Amino acid sequence: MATIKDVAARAGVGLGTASRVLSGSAQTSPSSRERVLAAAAELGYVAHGPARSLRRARTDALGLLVSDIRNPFFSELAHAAEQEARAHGYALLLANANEDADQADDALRTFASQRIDGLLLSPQGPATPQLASLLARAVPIVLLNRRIEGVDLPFYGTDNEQGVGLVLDWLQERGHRDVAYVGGPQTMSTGAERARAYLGGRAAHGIATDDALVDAGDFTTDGAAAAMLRILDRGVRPTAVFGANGATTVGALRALRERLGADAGGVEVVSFDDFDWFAYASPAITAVRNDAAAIGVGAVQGLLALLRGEDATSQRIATELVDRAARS
Amino acid sequence: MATIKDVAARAGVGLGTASRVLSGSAQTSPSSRERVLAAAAELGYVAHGPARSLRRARTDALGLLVSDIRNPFFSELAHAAEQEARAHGYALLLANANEDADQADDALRTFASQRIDGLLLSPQGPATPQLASLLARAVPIVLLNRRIEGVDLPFYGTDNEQGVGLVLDWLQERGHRDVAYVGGPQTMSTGAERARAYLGGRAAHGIATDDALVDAGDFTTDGAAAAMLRILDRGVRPTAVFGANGATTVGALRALRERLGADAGGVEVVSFDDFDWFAYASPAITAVRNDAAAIGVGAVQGLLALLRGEDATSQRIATELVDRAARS
DNA sequence: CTGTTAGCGCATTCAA
DNA sequence: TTGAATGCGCTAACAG
Repeated sequence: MATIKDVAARAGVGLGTASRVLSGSAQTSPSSRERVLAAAAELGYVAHGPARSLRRARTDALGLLVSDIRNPFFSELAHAAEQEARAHGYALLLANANEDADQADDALRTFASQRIDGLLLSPQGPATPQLASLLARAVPIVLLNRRIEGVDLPFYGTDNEQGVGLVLDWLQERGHRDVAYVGGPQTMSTGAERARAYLGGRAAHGIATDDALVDAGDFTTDGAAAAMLRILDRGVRPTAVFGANGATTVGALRALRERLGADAGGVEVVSFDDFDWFAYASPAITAVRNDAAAIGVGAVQGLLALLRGEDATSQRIATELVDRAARS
Repeated sequence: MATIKDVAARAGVGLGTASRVLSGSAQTSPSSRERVLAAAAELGYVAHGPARSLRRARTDALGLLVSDIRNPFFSELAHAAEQEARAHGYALLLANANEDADQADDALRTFASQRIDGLLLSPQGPATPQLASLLARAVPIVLLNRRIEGVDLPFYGTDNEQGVGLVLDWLQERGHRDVAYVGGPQTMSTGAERARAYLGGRAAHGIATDDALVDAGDFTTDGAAAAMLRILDRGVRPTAVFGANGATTVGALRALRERLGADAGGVEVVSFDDFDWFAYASPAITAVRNDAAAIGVGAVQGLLALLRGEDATSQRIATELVDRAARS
């Protein structure tokens, strides 16, 4: 494997000159520049990242820790983040935490050892030891989608309040009064924020504030299906159901179809989080779409700002309502 | 930032002993072992990956290059691969090629510079310069899902022939004769293999071999929708449609619904590639499910075998049919 | 079992 | 502008 030493020898210049040319750090004469480049090309020279990292104390690598890349929100975010990172010369290390603090810590340990320059983190819950350690080492970190209590870091995520507002308006416009709400865990900032916005906004939108219509799962399909069944078992018969995230809506839909048939008994379904296939679902699902790509790009840009020593401003990305209500 | 030197000093041992303890490479006395570990813990020591990589000439990092992580097949595969890699002490570098040779090469260049120990590659087409370069440097590589012409590398992917066989059996059992086939590009091994298996198996399964029923898109939703419309425009009226991959089926479904109404005029749809939501689609979609997780795990295991100097055996992972046909 | 030494490949410093 | 020397943090070889 050709090293920079080989390149320098072949080009007939000193090691320093070769380095300066190849890393473009300082002025070099056109002649030596040309010869070094030629030699590098001939030898198929590729800079040794780890050696460079050791010397420069930076790796040009960012870490991305999500709960589960299979979640379309995260895969879309990861795609955008990777593109943006690579456009700026950064590689992306990926890890899945699977909503498990131990796995998250394991991944963070690996990231720390690999000496990533910065971290994009979708928090699983409260701060873990490894996260504290990274914080202590002043590794630049930005938060995705969820906040961490007691930790003040730049945040890039969905504007939950605005999104819920869109749903409330839509429900009102459609004339719904008895609306079931299947929420998520209050321990997650997303779950808490959406619940607060929805519950608080019902009255002003002509929606019943009956507690029997409200239940919560754990942001998984199964948990949400169970919550939906609990609501139906209370004997209430909503005309619309609002699922607080994508998986929750799917679970609610499954329960509705099981109980009320393939058309969900005419109940309208609206979701926070949109999946492409909602257009083809039966019944079709209206949804608030959060812009995962914009969040990913914004987060990387914020992280890069941090790396430059500037400060990053949190961003709440607005959502968009995709109205798929059947109209006669 | 504490280095191993600090740890050694604090523990009152030599540098070598500290290294031996922390990397577990050789025998050390219980007493020094204990003191080194204690010192490391007190100092919050984290091994410097790049320095270690420089010395050991390996990085404990694998590269994963896919066309698009947003594709559920790849995100599931990536999830499984990352878990498997991490279980074996490897980090995973992710890159998206977006079906673009330049982006693929760019990503491979980054991987090469980062000196990944091995590569999981979903090829975009023919071998590119950077791939040739990696091949020349003898970087262990395994192929995902698609083959590359003229390059013999361990392959981990779906058993297309078996999967198509499942679909043919299902079509026959359901009594379909006029079946439309929306395929993919012949230039991709997946597209070519599925087409060959299907077209060749029709006669034996009592399916019409009329060319008017066959068309192909480019494995995107839009391309497939256009192909489906072309078929319908020929005046044929199939009783079932077979989409050669997930996106293709979605496109075909979209076209069917546009032309024939929300129930697709009673046409049954069957797909190579299953999405969870197919159960909720209207009409419900029967599908052959390829086990992306098994492919990801198998590929990582194969790559690890290569890294150990053993050889890896290609695997064709069998698919499973998920029958969602409406039965009276 | 252990301490010391050398050197992985590179960017940067210091003289020239 | 350049060459030579230095050291980033670590592991492996070598002597003890």
